[in-house]
Amino acid sequence: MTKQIQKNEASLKVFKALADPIRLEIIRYLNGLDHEVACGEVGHAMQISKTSGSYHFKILQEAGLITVQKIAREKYVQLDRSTFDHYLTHFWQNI
Amino acid sequence: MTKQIQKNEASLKVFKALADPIRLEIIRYLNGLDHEVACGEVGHAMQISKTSGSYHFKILQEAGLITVQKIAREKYVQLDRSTFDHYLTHFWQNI
DNA sequence: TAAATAGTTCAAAAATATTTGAACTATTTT
DNA sequence: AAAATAGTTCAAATATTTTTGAACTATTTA
Repeated sequence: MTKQIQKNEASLKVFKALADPIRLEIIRYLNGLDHEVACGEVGHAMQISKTSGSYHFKILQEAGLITVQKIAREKYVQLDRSTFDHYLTHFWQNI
Repeated sequence: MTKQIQKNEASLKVFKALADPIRLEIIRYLNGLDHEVACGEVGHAMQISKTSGSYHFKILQEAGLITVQKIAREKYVQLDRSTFDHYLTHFWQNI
């Protein structure tokens, strides 16, 4: 019975979202674009399965690190820089 | 056979170190001090076992988030703010 | 010197995170 | 209408992380 106290603070969610090599790659990819891209395009560039992509994009979204817009059949994603700024750039102010 | 590609970049190590509620607590505790404290004192304040403390301090140290100085029987730790600044505050410059 | 204190190491157990493939919904194209 | 495309959901398999307690080293105190 070692269950961790689930404070589930926003900051923990953000750092957990950043603590994965694929998601860091996705973030770097999106950072080089600065406009919306379809999940599929990103997933293809990362060479991951669509199921895995779906999983990772959900985690990024729930952490608030990306914004998502569904247009027809596709889901377009983009970095939400305000979240990065809040938890990373302004880390000491919000710790 | 799902082993992840171990790029083990420094930034990944840092975010993994931050992705745990106990370690975030430790960081907040140390941030409120700004001078060295013994591991035991911190662990006691966090209400964790010494084994668990030893584990978490090792992860923080290997990520470069704390500096450690052993004096006699005790190990004194302190935040290494330059690492926080590099990976968090200056995130966009180092991504 | 014996006992106490601070911390580490180890392997097993427990908890959590990630991947996989199949089946599914919704939309678009032919 | 059928086939193709984009993405989701689910449960099982796998991988990784964290906790636990016992045994250990090194130092200090009685």
